[in-house]
Amino acid sequence: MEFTSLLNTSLDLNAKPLRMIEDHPIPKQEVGSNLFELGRDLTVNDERDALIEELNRVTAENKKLTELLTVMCENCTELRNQLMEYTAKTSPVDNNNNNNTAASKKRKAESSINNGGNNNMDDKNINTGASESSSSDEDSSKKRREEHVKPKILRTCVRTEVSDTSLIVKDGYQWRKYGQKVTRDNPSPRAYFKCSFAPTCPVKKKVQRSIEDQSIVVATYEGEHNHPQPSKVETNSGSNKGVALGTAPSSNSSGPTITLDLTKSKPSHEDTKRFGGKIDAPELQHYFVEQMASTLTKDPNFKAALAAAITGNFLRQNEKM
DNA sequence: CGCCTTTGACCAGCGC
DNA sequence: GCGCTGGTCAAAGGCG
Repeated sequence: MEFTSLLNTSLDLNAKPLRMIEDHPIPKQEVGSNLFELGRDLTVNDERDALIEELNRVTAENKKLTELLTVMCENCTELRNQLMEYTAKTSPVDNNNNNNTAASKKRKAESSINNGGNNNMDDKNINTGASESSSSDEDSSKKRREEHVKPKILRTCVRTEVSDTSLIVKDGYQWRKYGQKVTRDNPSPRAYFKCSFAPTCPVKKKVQRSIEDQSIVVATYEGEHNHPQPSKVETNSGSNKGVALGTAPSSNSSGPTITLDLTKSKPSHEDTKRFGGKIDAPELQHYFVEQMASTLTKDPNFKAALAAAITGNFLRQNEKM
């Protein structure tokens, strides 16, 4: 995990201003001006005191920020563990559902995905399952085989600029676009991607703008990568101006459709349901705090912005002096 | 030259 | 059987 480097980044924030002080202890104009020497001793002392005071203040601030980041990292780790536990728990349930709906067709699965990842088993699915169980052995065994290799599905939401039509979601993996379609329920085209890092990698990705909010791109991952992530910390660059707020599919992803919509700050209905429908539930609030912490600690832009803000503060303070 | 994107064609599932 | 729809294929062209 990259948290150590993350912490190092923030811990170094004081180094630059200190070096600046060492490198330029006295402004150039003051050198060689004997007239100011006497009076300057006082001002230099004042400046030094002020600088020391400021340094102490900023050091304390930096310490606070470091502590905050440490807490965020811990929360991130905890969230990951919880996600792994959750997926591990739900995997057998999913398998049962797959058995029950062994005959559920491709299209059905897709429709359930489009319904926000609800795993509700409606009567229709049950009925089709029953009818298909009476089909020929060859067909049923074939379908059972297909169900066994049924890819695991993970949905993520990414906020991008509306003007950005690239539909590219940088998640650290390499993708090859193999198709694009305009679907009936959404005027925005849906792009189809395959993982191109490993030829045998079965993972596919569908990317489409949300019909409700054009600034949100929904990426649906199917399957598991059979190779390590080529670039763990890949920043959003080039044509992609979006900030990946969701989670990329990891090799640990498993179970039913998991939707992590981090583009919103308020809990969704689905999320509140997960915690017994109580929006005030401490578990739910803890869950969202962890999600936000995870998002921030994972976002290199956040780190850069934090460093820039603190550095900028130092520079402003120096200019005043 | 190899990789990628684009895009029209094709295939399969599903409803009527 | 037919039409609609989503998913995939593959040829063509662009780009580094």
